[in-house]
Amino acid sequence: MDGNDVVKDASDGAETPMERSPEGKKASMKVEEKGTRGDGNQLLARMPAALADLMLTHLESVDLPQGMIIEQPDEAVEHVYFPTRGVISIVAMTPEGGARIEAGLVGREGMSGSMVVLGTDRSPHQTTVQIGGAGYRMETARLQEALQQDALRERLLHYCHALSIQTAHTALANAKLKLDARLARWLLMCHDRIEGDEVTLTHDFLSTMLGVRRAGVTVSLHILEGQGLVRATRGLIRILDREGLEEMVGGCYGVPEAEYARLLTG
Amino acid sequence: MDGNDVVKDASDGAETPMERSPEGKKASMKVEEKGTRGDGNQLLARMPAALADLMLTHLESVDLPQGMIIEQPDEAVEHVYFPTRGVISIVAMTPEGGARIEAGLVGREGMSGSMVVLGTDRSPHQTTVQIGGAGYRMETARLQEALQQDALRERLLHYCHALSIQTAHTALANAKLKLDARLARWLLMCHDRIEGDEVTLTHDFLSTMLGVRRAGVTVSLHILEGQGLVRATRGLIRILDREGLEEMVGGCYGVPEAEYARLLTG
DNA sequence: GGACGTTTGTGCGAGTCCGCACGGAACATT
DNA sequence: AATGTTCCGTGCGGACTCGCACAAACGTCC
Repeated sequence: MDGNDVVKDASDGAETPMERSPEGKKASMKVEEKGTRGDGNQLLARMPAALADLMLTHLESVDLPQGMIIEQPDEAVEHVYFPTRGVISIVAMTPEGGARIEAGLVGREGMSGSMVVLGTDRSPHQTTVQIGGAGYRMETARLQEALQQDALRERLLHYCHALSIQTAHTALANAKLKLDARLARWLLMCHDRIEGDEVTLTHDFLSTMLGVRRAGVTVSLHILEGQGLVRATRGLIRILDREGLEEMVGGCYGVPEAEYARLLTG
Repeated sequence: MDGNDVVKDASDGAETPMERSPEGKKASMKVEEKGTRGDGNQLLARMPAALADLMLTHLESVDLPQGMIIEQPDEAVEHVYFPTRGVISIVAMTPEGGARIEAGLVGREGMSGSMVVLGTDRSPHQTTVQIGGAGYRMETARLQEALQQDALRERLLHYCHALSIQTAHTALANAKLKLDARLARWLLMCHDRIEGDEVTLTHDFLSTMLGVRRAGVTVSLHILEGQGLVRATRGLIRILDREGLEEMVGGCYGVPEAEYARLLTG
């Protein structure tokens, strides 16, 4: 790999100030596309130069094809991934795999392998690439060494915190929201993590993430379409009206995003 | 407070080996009541003596009355709590508080204030005492200092990991289980954290935790009673058949408990 | 251009849970 | 003993989602 890429990523304009309107209005993680696309991983960006150097020694540029399995339940992870494009999905499941549900969504604002930051090399979750893209990866052992650096550890721990808030609000959404709203919430979270307004996923895939019937997703998408919030065609969903979606989700979107912004987009 | 209590707690037999039968069968966090009750907080116990000394300097014995609010959303926490009896509940909520749901359950196996371990002093969640008890508390700043100690930090980070798994599986349960089973799961998790087999809570309280109607809890409890799994009277639920409850929950109980055991009951 | 696999659209009966509402039972207070 | 409060049991119509099943649209590969 070319180390300079990383240096650039870590020092250049991966500025993605979370919009957070002053008076408690909904937060959005959506990257503002100012001129060029906001490239680079946001955890790696905004790091002290010394740290960036340390990291770049061990980072390796990789492709993240859709469907790739990044972590298997209860197996030691060999690498942690810092996406720059695409979306990764953390899936909680029963041991037999009978029930599965998405517990976390990770894009270029985050990383896979948070359990390494928390001091262990495995978890009962499965992690897969939901939307293909690319990023950097690092051997688990190298990260464990790098975590000796206080500044890095603090930043990644903050991310773990934000991720756990996200999971908690997924639990909240799963319990309290109708399917339409849950779908809207998922689309918003996904939209925050991609470039452009198009999500390339089938209803079937979505139904697994949300833990519902495929047909249910189809119907709910029609409802969103009926309100002019999205436009869905075969294997592709285009977000038309973010604010309309946020309104539909009510207070169940925005809290984890605001927490991320508070700690990691300072 | 009497420091010796802590030393004893940290060194005596708070041995609570998680039962985890070999061939992937369900794990249980239920403390084995060998002779005397297993007192003390399990995070504080099993610590190197030097660390226990460090901690005991700053720990203060406190009462945890039911209903006490330990943390408010987005407010700096002043103390973190290590229960020795009773159960604490971490509640995820919308900013306006319109929707609330339990995202984490903490007993003497854990602590409140996990966000401090993750490097921040506040979170958007609310934390309350669900079942009255007692424990120790420590000023946030003291914990922040103590976290410089690698051994302590590692142990508490492991706990944060286990807690996040618990939250993820709550999300799973909320999405996939019927009310009966969710109730059974909650009772199991609560049973793991109390002494004896009696939970003293009203249906109303339970309905908030599960995010459902109070009447729904009443009916579901009757179903559990009908199967001889519990016995409910005014304000009190007695667990009669743990294994029956586990069977009812299916694979949705046990994973977080096994992860806790793997990392913290070694 | 025909065959096949994937993806999406639609329908129907059944089960679950909700919101609302009321009656009764247990407990506390005076 | 009387009163008030909390807690529990029950009922009913409606909304939502499920499981199942089938048909249509689209894309791909020969």
